[in-house]
Parts: sequence; C-alpha cells; structure tokens
Amino acid sequence: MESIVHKIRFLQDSMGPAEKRIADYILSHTGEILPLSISTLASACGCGDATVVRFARRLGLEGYQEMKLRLAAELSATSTLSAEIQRQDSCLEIFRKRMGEIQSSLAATESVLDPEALDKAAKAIMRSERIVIFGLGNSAAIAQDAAHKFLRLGLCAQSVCDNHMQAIVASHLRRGSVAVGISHSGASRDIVEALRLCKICGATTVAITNYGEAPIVEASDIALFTKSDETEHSILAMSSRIAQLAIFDSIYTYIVLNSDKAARQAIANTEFALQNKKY
Amino acid sequence: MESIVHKIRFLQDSMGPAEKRIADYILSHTGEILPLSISTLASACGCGDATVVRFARRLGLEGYQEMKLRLAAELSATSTLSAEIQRQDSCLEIFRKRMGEIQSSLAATESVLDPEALDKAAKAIMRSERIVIFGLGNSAAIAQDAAHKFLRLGLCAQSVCDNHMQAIVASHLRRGSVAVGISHSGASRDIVEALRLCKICGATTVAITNYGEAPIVEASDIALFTKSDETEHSILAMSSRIAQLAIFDSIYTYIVLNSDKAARQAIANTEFALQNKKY
DNA sequence: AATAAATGAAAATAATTTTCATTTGGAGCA
DNA sequence: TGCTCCAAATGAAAATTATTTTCATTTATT
Repeated sequence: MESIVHKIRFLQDSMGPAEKRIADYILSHTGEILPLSISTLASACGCGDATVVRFARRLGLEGYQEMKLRLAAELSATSTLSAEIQRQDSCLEIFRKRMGEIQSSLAATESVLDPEALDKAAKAIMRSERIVIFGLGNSAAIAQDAAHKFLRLGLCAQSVCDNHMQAIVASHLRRGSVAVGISHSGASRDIVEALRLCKICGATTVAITNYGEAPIVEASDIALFTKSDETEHSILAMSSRIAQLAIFDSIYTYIVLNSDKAARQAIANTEFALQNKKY
Repeated sequence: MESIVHKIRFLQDSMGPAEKRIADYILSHTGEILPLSISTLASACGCGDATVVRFARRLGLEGYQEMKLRLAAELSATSTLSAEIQRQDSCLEIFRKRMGEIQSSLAATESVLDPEALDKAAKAIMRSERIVIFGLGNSAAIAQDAAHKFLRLGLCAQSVCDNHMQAIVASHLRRGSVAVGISHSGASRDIVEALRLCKICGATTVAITNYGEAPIVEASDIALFTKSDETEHSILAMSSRIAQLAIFDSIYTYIVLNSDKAARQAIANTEFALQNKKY
C-alpha cells in the first residue's frame, strides 16, 4: 500500500509529455482534483480522456474512479494540519489541533528518515556493550526515556543530562560503546562536544536532530533526522520531540523483535520486579 | 465538516424502510462500499438506484459519487491501525506502524478526555503558586518534560521522580499548590500515596492515567484519562505516553494563550538565556 | 377516500473506458 | 542527410457503464 502522490512523483520522469502534464497538474492541484470529471481534468491538462485513464493504470490502479478514491483517502490523511490554534480555543480543541501537528510531523519525519541509518543505529545499539544518551533541556526527558527503555531490555544504558557528566562519561567510552546525542537544533554546544569526544575515544556516535546542516551531524557516525514545521506556538518543538520518541521506540521494538530469548526474559524480569510497586 | 458515518447513524431513524436498509447496509459493510456502483449497492439493499441517490442527498451530499469520496476519506482516517508489527520488519516499517498506533491512541484519548476537567486542570496550573509533578519509571520522563515546559513559562514548577523526595515534597504543599501524578496503570503505590498526602495538605491534585477505576483517581481532584490499546509489543505503553505528552502540551499551549504579557516575556527570556549554549 | 410521503422502473444524462486511427520521435540504413 | 520503418504515445469518437432525473405506482396516514 503506497501513496499515490509518491508514486506519481516517482513515475513522472518515465512518462510521455501528455501524461507528464497530468502528473504536474495533479501534483500542483492535488486538493482540487476530487470534484473534477475525467474530461474536465483531461481538458485542463490539454489531453484526451484516454490519456487520463492510461495515467491511472500506470499507477497500478483500475481506472480514474479508483484514483479519485485513493486521492480522497490520502488527502484526508494529510490535511489534518489545517487548523491554526486560536486564542479562545478550549484546551480540548488545542489537543485536537495538536494531534494534527503531531501526525504531520511524524509523516514528515518518516519521509526524511534514512532507512539504512535507522537500521544501522538499531543494530549498533543492540550489539553495543554500553550505551550512553546525551540530552539537555528539552531533550533530557527524551534521553531519559530512551535509557529507561533500553534498561528494560537488559542493555547497559544510561542517560546523561548534565554537561559536566557528559564530558566525563564521553572521555571514558571506547570501541564497542554507542553514544547518542539528542539536540533538536543540532547546535547544542555541550552535546556536540561530548559526541566529538566519544568519537575520538572510538565509540559509535548517533545524532538525532531536526537539521541536516547542524554541527552535531559532523560529530556523528550515524545521523537520524526528524522533521517538524515549527509554527508560532510550537516554540518548544513539541512535535519534533514526539518524532524523537517514536524513533527510539522503533529502535526499541526492533531490538525486542531481533534479539534472542534472553532479551525477552529481561523484559519479563523487569515487569516482575516492578510488580510489588503497585497496588 | 462532520463524519458521514455519524450522520447516517443520526438520521437512520428518520428514514423510510428502504433508505433504512441502505443505512444498515453501509454501516455494517462500511469498508466494502467503495468499489460498488450505485446499482450494485441498490440491489444489495433491495431498492432502486434512485433511493440510493436520495439517501446521499439526505446526508447533505451532492450524490452517490460524493458519498463514496467522503467515505473513502473517512475510512483512511480510521483504518491506519491495520498493520501488526512483524518480526522481519525493518526499523522504518516499525516506525511507520507505530505512527498508526500513536494516531489511534491520540484519537481515542481525545474521545475520553473530559473537556471540563482538562480546562480545569489547565486553569489550576496557570494560577497555582507552585506546581509539582510526580512520576516514576516510565512516567518520570514525562514529569520532567512537563516541568520543563512550565518552567519556561516562568511558573514555579518541579518534577519529582524519587519516591522519598515525593513524600517529602508532598508533605510540604499547601493550598494554592497543584500536584500532578502520572501513572499509566494508576496503581503506582508511591505516586498514589504522594498524591493523597498532597490532598490532605490542601493542594489541588491532578491525576493522569489510563484506567478509570485506578486507585490514583480517588486521590485526585481532577482526573485526566488517556486511552491506548496495548498490543503485544507496546509493553512500554509507548502510545499512552505520547498521549500524556500531548495533554501536557495542550495545557502548556492553553496557558501561553491565556496568560498576560509577562508569560510571553518569560518565554522570550528563556530563549535568550539559552542562546549562548549553542553554536 | 383523500392526501402526502416513499419508492422503483425506466428514461435521460453524464462519466468512464475502449477502440482504433493518427501522430510523434527515434533507430537503422543507404 | 534523408528516408523508411517501427514502436510508443496520443486523442477522437464509439461503446460501455454509472449516475441522476422523471414520473407513475405503491404505501402509510389521517
């Protein structure tokens, strides 16, 4: 199940001029296609009806009808972002609108995430003998959450959220360790420095950031990018933080699925150990 | 913009028998309507084509076509939860599937969240002279993140993630303070005890949990519920954690929007103070 | 029995798909 | 270079299919 819009973009170059016009038109007027009949669309693109049908078939669909249905489905999935949060909104309305932002940020992150880098990071963490995760401010909570996850798996993980401690810990890492630095801006001085130090000491370094050009990227062996469009009120980069959480969660899940019985046992042990903390 | 399915359910009773059959059929075969032509559907419902058109018009739509488009859009919004995470999935595929879980958990949370309780909690926090947030394990990261947010607003907030400290801090609260306890299960002994103590001391207590019957609810003045369907691999209640984050984010945003200039200035000051921590 | 609402068959309209003749852009060759 | 041939691409129109409208009939209600 793939996105039609993606597919159009992908196949665009292998099309003849008339079909390419259709592709262009749909990509630039995606939202306005739905009410158009095939002949309206065809004449808007200066081509015959048949070409539109062929175009739909090329996308692997039954015909124009199905294309419209699929587009409708996709648009609804994408267009939750419409609503701007307003001053008089109730808290629940804000929640609802935030949901949309979260969703679109996750979708954007999915499209920029490098699949190989992600797998590589997961494998490195799974096999490492020690994992340290650096975060400050905003990102400290994420670092802590990630460490918590990995600890439950029985891995030797630790979050370090104090810039002095980060320097100290970094300087004692070695080959076989993995260091993860989290910084939305990618420009957090202490995090970047710590990661550089880790690299010098031979550890594998992973960066999680929102910006491709950021200093933190150079200090990392593996870079994982989130994506969020910061609007006025998302000063705290809320949705990029959720994308970060989701990245760690995927890595966690990947490790659970790909590790031996021992790791599963470790999870069970954790559960058991926590049982008597509850009513 | 209302849901077609909702509308059908709502209008169902005011319809004649033939239209009601259509309503029944659509409600019980929602997913299978899309490829059907109007006459196929009509004969499946034992009625004429015209009745189907009338049915669509009654829903406020142009005709059968538009109804199908709307249904397609709605279905896609609902049916993201389909994919189970599999052992051989790549990390990115896991990410993609997690996105769906997050989305459906947020939607479920939105539907169980009590709007008044949420506004009440936000107002209590906005006006309080001191805010403490309790979390342990999983929830510690959320508590920390929330405290971080409120601190940026210039509020007197603090996360406490050590059960001794929780008891100590709780015992010193008083009227005008707000205590927030986060526990997915709602049964975390230390959190519940701390919250009880807070209540005795006169503080306003807020609980964030996934279960309506949980002990933590009784210890709270205001209860906010998340909702997540825990499947096999969501042991760590990932998606409920995201719902918790989103709740705090909504509260944060609400406060930003509803407070005076001073709070906005506080945010700006925070940004400024952090500037020289970056490259 | 009178009336209004509901309904479906069939006609009218509209949309989509198929067919097929024409065009277009090379590739091969003298 | 100019020519022929071929395959791919294209659109007009025909054929098919789907949707909508009309209107006579049925059904329920007063």
